[in-house]
Amino acid sequence: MERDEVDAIVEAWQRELPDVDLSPMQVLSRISRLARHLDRARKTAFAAHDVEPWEFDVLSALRRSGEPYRLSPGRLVAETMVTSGTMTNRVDRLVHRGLVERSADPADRRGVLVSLTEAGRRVVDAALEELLDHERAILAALPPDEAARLADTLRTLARSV
Amino acid sequence: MERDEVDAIVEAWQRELPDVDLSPMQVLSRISRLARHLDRARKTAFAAHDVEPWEFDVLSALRRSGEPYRLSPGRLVAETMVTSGTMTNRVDRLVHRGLVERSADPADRRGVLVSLTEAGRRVVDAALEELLDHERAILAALPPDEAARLADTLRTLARSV
DNA sequence: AGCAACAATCTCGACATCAAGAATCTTGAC
DNA sequence: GTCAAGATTCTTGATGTCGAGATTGTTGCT
Repeated sequence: MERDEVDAIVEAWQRELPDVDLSPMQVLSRISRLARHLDRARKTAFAAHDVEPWEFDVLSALRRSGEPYRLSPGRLVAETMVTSGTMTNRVDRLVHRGLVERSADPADRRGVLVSLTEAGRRVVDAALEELLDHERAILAALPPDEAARLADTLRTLARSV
Repeated sequence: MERDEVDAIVEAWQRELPDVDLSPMQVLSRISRLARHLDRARKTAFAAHDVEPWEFDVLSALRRSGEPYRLSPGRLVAETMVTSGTMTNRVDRLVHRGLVERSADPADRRGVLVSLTEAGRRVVDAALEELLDHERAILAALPPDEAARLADTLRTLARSV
């Protein structure tokens, strides 16, 4: 098994702190660093369709919610793990690009509903396909049963955080 | 096995796009979301020692490089995956807090060397211990052999990105 | 009805990051 | 030795995020 960035980091720490158990880093630092690399790959994949990752996050939450592709800002906040201030800003910019629309919630006058436009739907579908193609290429490094096992282990870990 | 956030997302997509293979998400979305949760946990762990995650990133690169705890900005950029402009700003703020010092590189007049102060060393050592404690608690959800296997699989994946 | 607690969204200022380019210095080819 | 190409660090302006609080509306209690 070939060494990677994290092996080098852990070895360096071990040299400095021989008595400390650094094994958690082997898993958790690797997840963090991998995620950063995946962010970059995602950005590259989306660039082909002129979409920013933050745009995809919002559009995809709307898209997978199904017809009529309409959610409240609060719901979008929950789906995308950002704050409400950020979501206001994101929706503003997506409206400006014509990918979503804002409308009043008929059932709650405090409320707003954000819905995908036809252009937004086209963009998000194309971007998703591109993303999945790139992701499949990355995962080709793993035999299918190992990928499935990895998913299971990560699920267990996710519930522990 | 209990469902998590990602299972819900993949199910939603499957409802919308029954013919698309979404299995890559089971691994890669889970890694990304897990990483975001880990970032928050890290932030909480460091708060006890009045350290921000970005501060720890820089201080720990210096610390694990060993005596005399001194690296160039360029080297710090490579270790921490940020741009040079970001590193200039980070070092400025760490100097201001008294955790690192800047000095001229005697061998290259373009160059600068950043070194840990005694205060910086105390802070980073305490923060590391706290971080590892938290990380061990998270990983307690996994049997040791499964954690080791996870680390191996992630290493393979990292080389594929 | 009136009021207090709660909820949903937006506003605003501070902050950290990035990308591109400027300023300075080094190196190697001639 | 000179000069062009490259390396190193810093500067600057734009961007996106967060956190706290303001605004507006709802709900339940009396």
